[in-house]
Amino acid sequence: MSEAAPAPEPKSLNFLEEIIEADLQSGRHQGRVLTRFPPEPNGYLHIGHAKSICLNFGLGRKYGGATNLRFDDTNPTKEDVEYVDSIREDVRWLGFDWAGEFYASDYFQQLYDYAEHLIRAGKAYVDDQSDEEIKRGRGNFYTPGTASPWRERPAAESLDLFRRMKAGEFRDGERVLRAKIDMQHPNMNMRDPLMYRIRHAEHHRTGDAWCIYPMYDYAHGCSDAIEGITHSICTLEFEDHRPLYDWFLEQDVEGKFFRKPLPRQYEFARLNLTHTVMSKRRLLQLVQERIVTGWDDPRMPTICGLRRRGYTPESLRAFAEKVGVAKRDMVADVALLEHCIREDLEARAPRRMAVLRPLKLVITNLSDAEAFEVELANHGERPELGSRRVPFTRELWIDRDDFREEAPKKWFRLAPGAEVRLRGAALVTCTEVLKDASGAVVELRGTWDPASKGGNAPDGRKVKGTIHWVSAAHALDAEVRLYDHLFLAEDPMDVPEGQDWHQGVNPSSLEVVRARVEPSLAEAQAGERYQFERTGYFAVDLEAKPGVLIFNRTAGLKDSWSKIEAKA
RNA sequence: UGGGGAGUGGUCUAACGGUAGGACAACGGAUUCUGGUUCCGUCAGGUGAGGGUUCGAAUCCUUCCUCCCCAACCA
Repeated sequence: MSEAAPAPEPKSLNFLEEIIEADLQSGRHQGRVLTRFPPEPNGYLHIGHAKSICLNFGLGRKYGGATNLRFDDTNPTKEDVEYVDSIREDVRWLGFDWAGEFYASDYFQQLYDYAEHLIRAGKAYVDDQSDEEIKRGRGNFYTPGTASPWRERPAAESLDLFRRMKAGEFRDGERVLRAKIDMQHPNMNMRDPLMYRIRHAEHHRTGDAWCIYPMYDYAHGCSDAIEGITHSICTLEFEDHRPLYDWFLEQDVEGKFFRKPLPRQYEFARLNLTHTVMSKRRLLQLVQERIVTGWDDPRMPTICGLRRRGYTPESLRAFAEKVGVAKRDMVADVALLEHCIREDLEARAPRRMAVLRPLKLVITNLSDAEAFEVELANHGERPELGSRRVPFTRELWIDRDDFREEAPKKWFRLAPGAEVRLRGAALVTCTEVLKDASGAVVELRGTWDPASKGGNAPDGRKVKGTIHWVSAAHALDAEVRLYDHLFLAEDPMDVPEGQDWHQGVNPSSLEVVRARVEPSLAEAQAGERYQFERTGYFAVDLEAKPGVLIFNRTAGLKDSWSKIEAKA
């Protein structure tokens, strides 16, 4: 033991880690930790799922255990293989590997067998009531439920009926299998919940092998137990399903179906993000109503949307780590997410120059013959990332945002008579402003100081402003998609009386500009990420192809000038 | 009129009876050929409220308040 080493930071544990460590201490699961990520394959994963994925896989990894990917496919009418493929891809992209890939449907036979066992034990019965009657019989929060007339029917009769349900003798909705628990239970979930319903529907994996399908509450806990899951982690809304989760497993009194110790369910607060919606239903509406272009629209909080936007798996994992895990309802600030991607890309994204809103600047005292190339580092602080050569010529594009006809206070950029540095190239003074008939600025003229070639003034004069530029003759056209929050309000659901959340959509959540970018970007490949100096981080969109450059703004750089100006 | 949860700075999150800490945001300042980055600094008079126990309470007890979830043959 080295006593010289400083005491290791006692990294605090979240409540789940505390539970697991306590279980490890007590040897409850013989030192095993097995978690699972259990998506229903009925939609695309979003950043809330990413939190759950990082949590479950993170815990498995941290404690030397593992994590299963289990598709909760108990409802054939809503699920599809299309989704299982995308879910697999997203989990893998996030950087996780699952120990086993399972499906609740893998256990249909075992689930069925256990159901028969429960019927024989008098713990379940076939109910012939309609869904309306069942609903009525369940009572409500304030009044206890009443027993179904079929509740006390002999086990043999239920068994026969259940088998005939399985055999396909009845129509959808004609009968159900119910757990016999307690119709007066204060927890509605315990008032004889449904275990099976009839659905003559094609299942994406089992085809037409089954026409009865188990309900979530029955299937989920049993699946956990079958796989030997130790810690079954879900979100808060399942908290009052826990007694039912336990009930189903505890009915296996002789331990013939599940190995002990049984898994336990724990609940944490789901992720919410400011300026966006997260529910599958609302996300689907955004897609269907064409408010966004699809599930992978870069404005969507879906994993595929964030990926297309340019987010890295590392940044999403860092985000999940930073928001933490607890039991109080939470809304994370999207600024934290943006911080995470900036932090990641600041370190790794090669730098480039791109003029988003081009304005011509002609250097009147630079002849074509005097044009030159400058060598620019791909990353100021990381020389190992190399450099590239950029042509500097008489006619340049600069950003309109970098010119002001009337310079406000503290304005370091271009203005009539002002001198700025063109990054890495030269010092230039604006000498003339050309306008069209309407008075709009259409071109700038200026002169350069040949002694400043490379960007530094030989006399040591200070030039505070540095702007980016692109040689007009060499510039490449690019479509640049400037994304912003999808919703203006922090909480899109907090709308004034008489309005609905659709009206809160940010009308400028997407602005498309025709940009001019430096020639080194010619071969940019879909998925690559760059920092466009002074503007932001951009990723090449998946629709880009040779000769067609499309960039998505992942996140803007922090902009302290806009703050200075806002205050003035 | 039921049941289940939760309340710590603008936002997340720690503190497990012993000086309320961190991150993000915000705000100053230094450095800078990105108004970026980096660095340094400021920012809670107190943990929903009241009462109690204790030498000492965010942590224990108690009363109250507020918020969230639950009455699909969805998950």
